Amino acid sequence: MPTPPRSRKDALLAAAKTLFGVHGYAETTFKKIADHAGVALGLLTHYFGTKERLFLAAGRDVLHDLIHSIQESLRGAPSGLAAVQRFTETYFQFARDPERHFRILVRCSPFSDLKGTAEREAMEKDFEVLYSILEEAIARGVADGTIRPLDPRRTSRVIFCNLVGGVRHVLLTPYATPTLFEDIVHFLVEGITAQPQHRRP
Amino acid sequence: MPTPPRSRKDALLAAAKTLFGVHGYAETTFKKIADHAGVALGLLTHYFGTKERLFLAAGRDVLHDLIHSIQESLRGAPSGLAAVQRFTETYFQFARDPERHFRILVRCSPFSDLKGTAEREAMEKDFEVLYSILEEAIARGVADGTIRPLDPRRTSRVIFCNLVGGVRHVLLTPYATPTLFEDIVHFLVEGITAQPQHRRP
Amino acid sequence: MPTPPRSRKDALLAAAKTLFGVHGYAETTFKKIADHAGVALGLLTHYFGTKERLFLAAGRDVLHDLIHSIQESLRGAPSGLAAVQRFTETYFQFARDPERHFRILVRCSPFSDLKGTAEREAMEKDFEVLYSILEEAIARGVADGTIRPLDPRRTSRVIFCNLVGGVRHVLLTPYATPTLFEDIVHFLVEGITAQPQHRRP
Amino acid sequence: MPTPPRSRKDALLAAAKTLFGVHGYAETTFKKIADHAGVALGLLTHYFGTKERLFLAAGRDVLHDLIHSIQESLRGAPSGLAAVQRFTETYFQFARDPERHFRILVRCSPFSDLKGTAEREAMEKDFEVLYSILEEAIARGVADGTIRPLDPRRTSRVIFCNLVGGVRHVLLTPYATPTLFEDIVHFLVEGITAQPQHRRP
DNA sequence: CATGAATGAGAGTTCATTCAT
DNA sequence: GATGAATGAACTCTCATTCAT
Repeated sequence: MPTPPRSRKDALLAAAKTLFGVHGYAETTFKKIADHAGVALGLLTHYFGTKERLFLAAGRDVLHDLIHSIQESLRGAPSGLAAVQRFTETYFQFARDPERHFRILVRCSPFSDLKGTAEREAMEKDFEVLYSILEEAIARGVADGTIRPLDPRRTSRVIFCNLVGGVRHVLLTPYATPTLFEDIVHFLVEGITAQPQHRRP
Repeated sequence: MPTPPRSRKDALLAAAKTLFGVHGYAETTFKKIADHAGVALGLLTHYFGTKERLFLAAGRDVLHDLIHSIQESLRGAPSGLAAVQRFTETYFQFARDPERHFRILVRCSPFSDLKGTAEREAMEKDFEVLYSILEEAIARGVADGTIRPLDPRRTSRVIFCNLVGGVRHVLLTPYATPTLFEDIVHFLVEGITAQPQHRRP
Repeated sequence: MPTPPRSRKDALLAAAKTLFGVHGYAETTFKKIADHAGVALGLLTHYFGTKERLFLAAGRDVLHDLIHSIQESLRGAPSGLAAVQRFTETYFQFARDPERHFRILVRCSPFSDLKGTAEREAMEKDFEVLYSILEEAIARGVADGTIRPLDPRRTSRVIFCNLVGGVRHVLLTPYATPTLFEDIVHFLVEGITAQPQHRRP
Repeated sequence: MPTPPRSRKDALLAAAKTLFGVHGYAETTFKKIADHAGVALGLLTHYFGTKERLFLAAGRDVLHDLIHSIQESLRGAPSGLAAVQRFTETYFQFARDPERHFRILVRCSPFSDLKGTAEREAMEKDFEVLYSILEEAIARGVADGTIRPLDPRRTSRVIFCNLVGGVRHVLLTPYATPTLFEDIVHFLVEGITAQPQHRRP
């Protein structure tokens, strides 16, 4: 259970994560965030500067949590294939938990449109860490023989497309089936496993 | 080759597709659209009502084009598997073509936040057509033996996650590999094919 | 008698001249101007863009009126000396007339701090016209023998200092004597006249 | 050479003089002043109360320095005319020296708009001292025969207009000639001297 | 049909001032 | 005395929408 926000800065960041995630960037106003946090309007600028920077701070915070969760989850994985499976499962688990505020990462259009090059690049670097973790897990699996001889870089992107599409379906659309996350994990694992026993006689 | 816009209404719709797709919903103003179309500002309200309805009209127009393209492409497919492959290929091909304005479908947050229930439902119905086409192609493939005995509904969602994740990576992020679309098609086809010859000795 | 403002744009410009002149740049808000003009707030941006551009438009308008008044006044001056005298008298007369809104030219600090280089330069060019008119009148007086052989450029600046100091004293301070304008004109004319008769026996 | 600021109060006052002078009243914020002085924000209110009072304190400080400098300069003047000349020269010299922070006196609009009557009157009294010094020098010159029989009060105002216009031209506009200060002094001295020898044959 | 001037609510942001520490 | 987090009113500017022409 996360500890309740101590400082007003934390309260603002938490409110920002929630509201940006639920209503998107444009529909979330400073007033709504301050009211939701029960804190004065001016503190937003005081602590975070502009709206874009606040959005970025909130997004990066969640992203760092996600990276940390995945790293924890991968620790002690017995094989590359298991690592990949843990990666996808942890990703979806994280996305499901409302207290993790994953939705803000889904509302990502301001990331792409970000004016300040420096901040945009920082965000991109953070995301690249995530891609690298997955890529390395695949490479490990190829090396240890649990994963088919696939190109780790290209395969990591394909897998990430599944993750991105999955969370968008579940969080934003009415088209997701109840088992979508499990189906995707199963589909991915089956698709990369070295020797799919179940197809053998 | 699309014919050039004839009426001012068409010009406005075309400008809306372009600008919404490139700059997103919030950053695109009536003034910019009217200027881009070289047409009087007041005509936007006159023809389309509110901004949300304009966005919806533009989005649905593109969606109808996409559905039509896919239907054309699937006509005469020799098997269910081939139909699924054509579906994914046409989808990506459509997404790549700037003149098709696919990007507006990617900027979809206003769809989810749409106030008017009636219009939101209309849009949802349109999308469901797309899901159904894919679902039926899978069912056909399962029936004709070209596709493994998968659940058509659940599989269609998994495949769609790949498509959604693919176009977002290519159109919005710097993380896409050059071969991403082809890799996804290959991964999907391989993952659903009934008798994966290449894994047999 | 100036005709009453016809369009709302004119009403806004008139209100801007008055309020900027009376209360200065920083103390004059869009709301005050719009209220004073009895017109919607948004029209200010619609017609003039930013506050700085509005201030500039108001200032340049007054400056052009001043230049025009002085040019009218100088037409048919019998000598260079008379031209200089008319210049100073017209300048002060203009400054005295509340309907001329001269005070906005006195509140000139935003001119110096102007961000947009292009507009700042335009304003500077306008002022240079005024300096040139005075300079040429002096040169003419030196040529026709009514003015002492002074350097026209340097003398024009000295005279302008008298004008600037004069209007600031009268319009902004409690230190002006009732006859200040006349005293300055007298002092200037006497100081540049070729043969100061009154000092002769 | 002015001694470096000892106390934090002095540091704040020095920073205020600099920033108000360079950027004007409205553009200078408490935060900028505190940062420039390397001192806590809250001390500004603690020592000076409101922004207006701080501006006034800074302005009066400079004004007192100016008055003192002029009084020093006039001590031992051999004649009224010489006293007037020293007055103008010292005034311009003071205005030229960046360490004297004369520019804050030029940014005087808050003086005129000052809300607190008491403080406004105090400032006015300070300025009146300056006017009186000049007035008395003129009266002395008229009495000792070095200055023409001019009205001291009215003449002092005319001379002050020259000073005010001069410093504004040099400090705020691009129109000042390189010799403007000298030209003004020359013009003034010549204009009030009792027997302008050089015009006699 | 066509135009764009007109409206005003609401946005992000600034900043003097307060006050608990 | 010294600090800077906290406040919120007020600012400039934006923009969907209306409507007289």
